[in-house]
Amino acid sequence: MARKALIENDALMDRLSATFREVGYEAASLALLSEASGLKKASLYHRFPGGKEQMGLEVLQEAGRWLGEHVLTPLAGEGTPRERIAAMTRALDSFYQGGKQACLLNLLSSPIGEDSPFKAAIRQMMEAFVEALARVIAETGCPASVAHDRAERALVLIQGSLVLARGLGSTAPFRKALAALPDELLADIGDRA
Amino acid sequence: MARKALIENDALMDRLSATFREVGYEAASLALLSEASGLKKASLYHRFPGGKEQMGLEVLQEAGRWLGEHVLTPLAGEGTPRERIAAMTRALDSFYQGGKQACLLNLLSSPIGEDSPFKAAIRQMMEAFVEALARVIAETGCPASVAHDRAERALVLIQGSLVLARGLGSTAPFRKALAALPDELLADIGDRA
DNA sequence: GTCTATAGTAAGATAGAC
DNA sequence: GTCTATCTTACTATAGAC
Repeated sequence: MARKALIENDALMDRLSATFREVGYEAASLALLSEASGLKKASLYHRFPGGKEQMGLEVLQEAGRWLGEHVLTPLAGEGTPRERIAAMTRALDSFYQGGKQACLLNLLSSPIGEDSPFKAAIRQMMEAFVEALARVIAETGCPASVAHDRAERALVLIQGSLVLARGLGSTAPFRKALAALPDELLADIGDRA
Repeated sequence: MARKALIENDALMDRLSATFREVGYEAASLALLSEASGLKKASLYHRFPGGKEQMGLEVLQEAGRWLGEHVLTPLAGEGTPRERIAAMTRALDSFYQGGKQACLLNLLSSPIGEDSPFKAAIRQMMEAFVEALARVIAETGCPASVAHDRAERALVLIQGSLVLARGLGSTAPFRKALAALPDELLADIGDRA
């Protein structure tokens, strides 16, 4: 490369992601994204020729990779279901900064029926999460449909608690929801877990 | 009045509310709000001198009144707890159009720590809902803290299921969450409910 | 109360120098 | 790869006729 990048790619994606998650996609103006990243608008366009939409997509893909590495893979890995689910809640706690940071899957989503550039990615990530979690729960011996419902419910609780955290101005709902997750997902299973 | 209004106030608020809930506050441009209401931009400013912010506030207040009349008051009214909670789910099903419409409390909310013009109203509505629901649950004999946690959990489930409905492009999560609410809120209470 | 017309600003996006 | 400067468009908001 001819000249050195002022900001490493990972750090850049982090800043952009944080901005989207703080103010939402529409409110994340290029001026704001520029300020957050330390790069001028033209520099952002050099890195993302597709503009803001490309930034949103890449940030989403980056989040997908993070989810895969820190949540989905551990869920499919070693240890008892309870251990793997505990690892998941630790990862999510860090990802959402204890409830202070919102979720891209909420802030980049679009109305039912209409299609946005992010729709497919959001849906994929939600489904992948539910599927991975359902597999762990199913290992404890409960029917696949029950496992799926519980996994979906976990995602509902995470997203909903983040909404309440924002609305109430307190991270308590998220922290409570996360703390209750393991017992809830593995309820009525006894020592099989 | 000198000239007749082209649209009744209730209908106007409905259209504005629907637009905010569909695309979010930031993406709801005056052009979009004008198209949705059938009023030109200047006419909207005549009705809302404070511009979009005033529209958002009044739409939120209107939603607060609806919540009071169709949810909070019935929750505090006649009938068994189970009957009142069933009435609540029916009202919410209609309010969110079976999961097709998002929630203002999510789409108008702002990051934790920062204050928006809507913050106080959103928080008040969330707290009022939780409190009213907690009172009903407490009637069945469970401790106040348990009742409060369950009520807050109900709001988490509603909000979270609406997020999933958007993300997955299906109203199923919302409908499932709503259908499961009564039994969930009144679990382990037996015939006291 | 609604409108057309327009001001003023901020948005997304590009061109071209270094 | 980053920048300054600029373009075009869309936005919020206002003025004033009817």
